Amino acid sequence: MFYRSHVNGILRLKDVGQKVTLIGWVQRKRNLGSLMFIDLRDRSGIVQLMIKDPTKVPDIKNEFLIQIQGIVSKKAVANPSLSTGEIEVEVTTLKVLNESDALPLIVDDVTDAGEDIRLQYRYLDLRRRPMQEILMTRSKIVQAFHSFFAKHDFTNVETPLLTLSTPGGARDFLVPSRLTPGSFYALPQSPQIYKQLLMIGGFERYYQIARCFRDEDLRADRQPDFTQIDVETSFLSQDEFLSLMEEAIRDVFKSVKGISLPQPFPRLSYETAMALYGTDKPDLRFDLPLSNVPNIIKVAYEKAGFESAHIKGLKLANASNMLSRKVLDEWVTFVKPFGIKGLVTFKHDQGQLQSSFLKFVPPASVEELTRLLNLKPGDVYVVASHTDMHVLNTAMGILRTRGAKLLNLVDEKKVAITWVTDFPLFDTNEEGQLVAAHHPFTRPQDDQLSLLKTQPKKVLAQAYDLVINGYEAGGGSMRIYDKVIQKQIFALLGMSEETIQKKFGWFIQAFNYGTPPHGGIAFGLDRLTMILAGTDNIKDVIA
RNA sequence: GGACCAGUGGUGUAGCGGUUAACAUGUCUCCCUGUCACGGAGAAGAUCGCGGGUUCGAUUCCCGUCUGGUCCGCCA
Repeated sequence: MFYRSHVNGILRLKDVGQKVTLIGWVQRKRNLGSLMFIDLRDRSGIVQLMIKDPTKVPDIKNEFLIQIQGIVSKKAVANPSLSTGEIEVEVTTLKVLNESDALPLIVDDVTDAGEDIRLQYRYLDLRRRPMQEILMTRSKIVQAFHSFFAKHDFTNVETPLLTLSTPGGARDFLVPSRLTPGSFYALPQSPQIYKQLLMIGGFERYYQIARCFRDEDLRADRQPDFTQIDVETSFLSQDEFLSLMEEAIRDVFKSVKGISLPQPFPRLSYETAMALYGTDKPDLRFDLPLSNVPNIIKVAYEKAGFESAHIKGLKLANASNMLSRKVLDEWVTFVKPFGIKGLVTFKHDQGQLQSSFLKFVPPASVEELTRLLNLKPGDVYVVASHTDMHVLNTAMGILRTRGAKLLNLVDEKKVAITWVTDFPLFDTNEEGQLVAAHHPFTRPQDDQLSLLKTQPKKVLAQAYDLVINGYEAGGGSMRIYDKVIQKQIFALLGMSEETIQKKFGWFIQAFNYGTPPHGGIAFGLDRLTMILAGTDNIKDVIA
């Protein structure tokens, strides 16, 4: 059967007079009595059909699949919102190929349905242009990565999905084994160990579009089943590797959306990121840094009997109109779960500093405080404190984001990209035991090896995250390839020789056979797609 | 594991002690020759998520429960 001569979206003025056969879904019909228009949609776009005598064609409803023959003709008045808007197709014959029931959602650029209905009828949701564009964007991203890796001599290798559980990290998804009842395969949280084995196996440059599984709760930007662009190389220093990966990301943004990213990407140390933005994945589309408070405030906190171990401030310029009592109450409620007892606010209003907290500040110091805070009329300074620096940072970091949204400081068109580097090698858990901040195979920075024995908490790692618009879009590290250092790390992590052998023995053994220096990264394909498609919901970028 | 929010015609919302349960959109019927979110007239369509309680009376208040969402924990 002959289905069509053209796709709908490519017809233009130059085609006027052509006889065409088209196929598509009825997006909308406008029946004017003895004249009817139909918007006919296929993947390529929409073209308007014109039917001179609607009584001569079968009954048509939305989302019917129809095939028509007709003549392309010029429209008297063009529709500029349509790429085919200068022409229409005058229908000579019309055939219904398949009917549709009444629809549970509007199939159009903007739909009326909520998320659960869209997911229940995903096939209808996917007919909508924004959804098609998102998945095409995702496909283009993957293609851009493939061509970058091909150009740079990477080998695409597939690693197992039914694997041995490796300790640490997220909860594993488990698959029962048929041949060994009572035993289970784990689905990989990432191909981490496999890609390191590939380096030991001499591949030098590996990548994979890798499906990963983590049995943890969802978030708006987190799905238990997700895709990583997984990369590992040998014989590259961290700087060499990062600049190669920058090139990949620049290629992707350029070829997918025509966006030029800076060269090189800015870098921010973990320490600076935490101090200025309270998070290791700051949204840098706006600045709005956190600040240390003047000592006068610290003294006043002590006087007021407030927690004063760690205090931070956030200056919101021109915010007094937006920061109503109600919004501030919301903020107070919001920081409560973090253990922050209240927010102290200072406003500059009617020529002077105003705050209910000023009663704890000696009158003689008010003027100095006013000068130190340097608030202009309308500015607001929000202060909070906590015993734990990290908790305070987290809460203030989130308030920073809220403040930026409230004050409309976020430029949605901007792409703010940065490497966050110099992560600590270790965290400390509740029992005071050192735990790997990234994973136990992360290489310490070369000049800090001696600190491992004396002050391990201070040791920085050759680890890095790629942060785009406040999303962790990728993360990785250089790996340890020296088995003496590896043993030292395991010991610091409190693992006995026996535990090491039991948990990683088969992997560690590979390090006895000429392991090359190596390291890698994994980019989150879903998050990259979210950023490039401009959505904040991960479900939008997954079919 | 915890907190919060939401479940009302097909869809999206309003109503929050007594309503003929409202509006928009969709659906159906009729009219319409230049629409492009076509327009006009009319109609149908809802045991207000489920169970219990309070009350003379519950969609509305309370308790429980289920479902969905957001966040905290968690995500080396």
